[in-house]
Amino acid sequence: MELQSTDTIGALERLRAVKLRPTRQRLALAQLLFDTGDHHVTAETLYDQAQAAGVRVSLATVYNTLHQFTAAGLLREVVVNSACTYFDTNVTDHHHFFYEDRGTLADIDSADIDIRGLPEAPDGAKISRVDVIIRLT
Amino acid sequence: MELQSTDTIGALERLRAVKLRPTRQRLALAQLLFDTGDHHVTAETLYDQAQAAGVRVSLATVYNTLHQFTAAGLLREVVVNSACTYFDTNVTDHHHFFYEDRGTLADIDSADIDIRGLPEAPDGAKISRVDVIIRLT
DNA sequence: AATCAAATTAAAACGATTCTAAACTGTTGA
DNA sequence: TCAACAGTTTAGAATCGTTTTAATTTGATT
Repeated sequence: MELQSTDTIGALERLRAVKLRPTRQRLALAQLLFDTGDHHVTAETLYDQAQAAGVRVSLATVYNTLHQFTAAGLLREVVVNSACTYFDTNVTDHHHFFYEDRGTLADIDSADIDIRGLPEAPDGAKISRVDVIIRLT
Repeated sequence: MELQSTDTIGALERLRAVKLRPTRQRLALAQLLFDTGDHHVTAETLYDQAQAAGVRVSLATVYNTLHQFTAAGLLREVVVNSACTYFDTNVTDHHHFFYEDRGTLADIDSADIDIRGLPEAPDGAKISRVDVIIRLT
């Protein structure tokens, strides 16, 4: 058994764990993000979900919260086009399909892609992440 | 010997080959892009290079031209962040290092990365491209 | 309950990019 | 050669996702 599982902790515990004050807005957004299985959102889609769920929150707060959650390691940013920023509730090591026409993402487990002969980071640089994006049409 | 090598053709021939009218602006931008070895530009950096070279061209035309060249297969778009769009004069199959702090790119030859077990495209989808981005800090 | 830092917000600002519509320029055919 | 026209360029306005501002509200602490 692990010391602590993150699978079942609620929004409140999650916010406490990363030392973010559990405000009404953060709690509601955390529930929308983490109580529904892994998925991908943009600021706009999460804002719309919140509206639909009757949560009173501004778009600015959605942006703030997404960035705070990302900085805290609860979310991961996925860059697939310059039109908008995607956030992924799956923060494990994995890759992505990107459906270019629909603008949606699907996860690819890291174990399902075998990358060999990854070049060394040049000079003093350090690899912060390897992103594989398979673009689909 | 090949029927036609693209290594040494000039800007004029290049534009003719893709049926773009060889205007003063397109010729100048094509020279800046293709007469200097493979490299990466943004609309802003190319515009600045043009200014520095004494070429009179507007930023709007730089944007138009970059997109026309991309549609014609002379350039390839590289998505690494949402801040701005990069264009690559190397249109062969390859991948990228991205120096996050400097905002610069470096090519990685396709042969230098060995990807195995690439997942099939789901349902009716078709893979249009596989992008590997190694982020460096 | 009073206090105060932290959080939220509407609205303005921002920056990259795209659009508009007027002026200009290659190309074509007489 | 040059008139004519479609294609191109351009300044400036518009757009859109995102960030900032500054005032208000809220959560935690006493």
